[in-house]
Amino acid sequence: MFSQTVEYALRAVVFLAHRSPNPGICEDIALGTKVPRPYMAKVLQGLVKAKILHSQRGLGGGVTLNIEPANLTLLQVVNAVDPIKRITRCPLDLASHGVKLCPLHRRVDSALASIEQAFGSTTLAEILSETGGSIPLCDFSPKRFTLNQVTAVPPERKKGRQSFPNSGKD
Amino acid sequence: MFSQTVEYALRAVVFLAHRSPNPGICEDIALGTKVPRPYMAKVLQGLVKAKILHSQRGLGGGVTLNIEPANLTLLQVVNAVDPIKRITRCPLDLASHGVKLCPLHRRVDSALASIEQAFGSTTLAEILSETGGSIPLCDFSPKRFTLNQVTAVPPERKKGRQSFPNSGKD
DNA sequence: TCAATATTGGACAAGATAGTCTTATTCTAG
DNA sequence: CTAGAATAAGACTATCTTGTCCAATATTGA
Repeated sequence: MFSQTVEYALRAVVFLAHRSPNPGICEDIALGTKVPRPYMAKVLQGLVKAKILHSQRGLGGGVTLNIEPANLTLLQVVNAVDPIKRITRCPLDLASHGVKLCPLHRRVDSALASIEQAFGSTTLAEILSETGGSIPLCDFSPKRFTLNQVTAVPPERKKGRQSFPNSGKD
Repeated sequence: MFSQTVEYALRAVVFLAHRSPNPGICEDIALGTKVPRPYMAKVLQGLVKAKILHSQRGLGGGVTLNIEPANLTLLQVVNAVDPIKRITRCPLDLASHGVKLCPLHRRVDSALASIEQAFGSTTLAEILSETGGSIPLCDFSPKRFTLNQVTAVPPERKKGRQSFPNSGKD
């Protein structure tokens, strides 16, 4: 029903939110979410293009959330990689139906609306706070913090990308 | 979001329900629902295999609903051609999650549940009765009744497939 | 400036879905 | 029994999604 890309994007965003505002590198994210690395890179690119994430190249770089978890809904993530297309016109292009949907497509669109509702009403922050004993995705230890550094917080970025430039929708 | 196959299957079933209990031939259904004929044939086959429809070969044959419109929900049709797969186990197979879903997948599954709810609560009969001025799909005139016969009801089938053998779910 | 790190982007392969076509098979009518 | 009508079934093509790989580019730190 939902594409792999959507599933992977959601995992990545939750993973990132969990470490927010620390950046995550593709390899860690892929490992932590059990997604093939090369494919995760592609999914991440899509999220960067949609302004959900911010990417920083070079040493010490990685991707970070571009929106505060409290202001980022699952729907925004879903729409960024695989938009939910509501039905606004008769798919059969019947003149007699005009802009009014027939009973069938009214129901289909209503199902679509309920998905929007379900995803739109949940923020990343809620997901994080709701860990009933189990961390959202996994308890895997990322490469950077175990192998390279032991500090919980990485050294301050020079360019100061530590805060969230966008506080809400784009 | 929903596959073409699902969309086409729903159109076909509504089309058939609208003429129920008269049989419809593939060509008419394809024309009336604006679906490529050969592909409609394949979709119809799937619905027959799922016992939603009954097919009758030979002269005067065609496909008919196998379930009364009042007892047939959109969900049954959707599940017949492209089943909604609810999430019952952690897709990452994390031991720490066990059978309990993490907050993310709880939400995704809940979105899936809302689709089931939306489609499961509507019967074909409701769709038909809800024609607010516009016939569910179209006002196309089928080949059989315009070219071959003018009678509203086709001649009785010898084998007597006029009634609905299954009154509800399979 | 040099080297290491990490994203970017494009080419490429495999698999699933969508759509087409042709040949059987089944049934009715005469 | 035969001819015609209609579905059944399978092979086949095309397109989209998923997944892989590699070279190019950007950034940091020394």
